[in-house]
Amino acid sequence: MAIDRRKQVVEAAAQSFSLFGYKATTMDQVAKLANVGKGTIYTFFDNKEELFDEIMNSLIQEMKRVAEAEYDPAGSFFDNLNRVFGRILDFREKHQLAVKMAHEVRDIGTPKALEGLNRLESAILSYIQIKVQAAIDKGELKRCDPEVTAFVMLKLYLALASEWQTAHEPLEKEKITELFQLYLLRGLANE
Amino acid sequence: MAIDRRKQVVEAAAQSFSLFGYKATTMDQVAKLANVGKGTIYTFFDNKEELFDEIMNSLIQEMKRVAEAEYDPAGSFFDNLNRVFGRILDFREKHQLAVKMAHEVRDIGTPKALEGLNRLESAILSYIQIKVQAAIDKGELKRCDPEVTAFVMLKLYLALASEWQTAHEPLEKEKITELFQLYLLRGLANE
DNA sequence: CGATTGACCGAAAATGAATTTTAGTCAGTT
DNA sequence: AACTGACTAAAATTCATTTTCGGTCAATCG
Repeated sequence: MAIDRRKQVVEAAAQSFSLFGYKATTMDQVAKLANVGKGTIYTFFDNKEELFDEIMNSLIQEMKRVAEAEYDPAGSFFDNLNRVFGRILDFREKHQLAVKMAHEVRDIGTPKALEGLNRLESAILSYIQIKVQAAIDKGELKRCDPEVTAFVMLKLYLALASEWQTAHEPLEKEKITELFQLYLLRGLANE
Repeated sequence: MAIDRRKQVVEAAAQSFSLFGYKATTMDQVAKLANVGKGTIYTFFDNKEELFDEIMNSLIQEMKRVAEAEYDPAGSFFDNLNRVFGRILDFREKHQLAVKMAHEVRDIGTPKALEGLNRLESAILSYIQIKVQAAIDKGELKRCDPEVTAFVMLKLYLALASEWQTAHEPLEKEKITELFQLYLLRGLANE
């Protein structure tokens, strides 16, 4: 059987982007890692950006699968939301590529790495938005703009799960779930 | 009457920091603007950082006064919160120094400018925290950690009032008030 | 004599020319 | 026809030189 050079290239590139980031990954390096002439890469991808986009897309797809696996159509919206959010955050923290991109943006502000993370965030947002819409239709949630609501949910989750840590002890996962429930679901007003 | 050289220095510095930012403000420039020898500045302030800190402190004080002026002890927590938040955001947007610091952090990441903005945010947070505690004591709000709650309120407000704009049409002030009320006060759950 | 000044200093930053690295090409090899 | 890697133009990096800037202090002023 003929060896699949495209796959070799994609795997080598994924490894290198995860390990060294966007900027520090060179096409020569990818070619060497993939045991392939550099020209071969350019028969599959027009340029470095397209190669990176393909790899970002797989990451997003994988994340969707991970989230979807956690989703229980019979369960309540907030149960699902909490489990799926937990999964997504774990995933983001664990997945080398996502971690590396975040560091690269913070440290040297590579525009392409920023764009990649934005694509990731957009994908998460539209995923949540669909689930919010479904919950509204089922009558589990009050009527509201699903886009703004998804946005607020993500921001709140990120605020509690990551921004809070920059100046305080991290909140435990159960604590986050509880706060999320209090603030967004039940509301703060007495009576 | 003897001219108040300290005041001259502080005013010149405030103007220069607001106009050019922290990094681009030189002590020679401040001296010239203040019509004062450079050495004179150093009789009042040990170094550039302390001069900047004094000016940041005035900004924070001024902001507190502005907020407090809007606060009505007889009114409800959320009415006050919305009015005060509106004021604070207006203030932040309008006040040249705050605007310039934010740009400087974004564009060149001047550490001292970042620290200044963080001080501003801390001041806002502790202000809100006090009001939250008061509202809990009055029974207007459910029991909750006032620190986390203040943090969540600020993040939610910033998300709606500024982050949303980066990818969408800005939300009108009344819309923001309404969303804030829906998400945090009443909650999203149906029954 | 105390308040004020600006020439001066070392450290840090800006500059830019020389050097190296890198994305992308294409003539040649398999 | 598929693949390669030496090659090129452009971009990034290096580094020696110059400039700028925060801070000092002996001289000056009122």
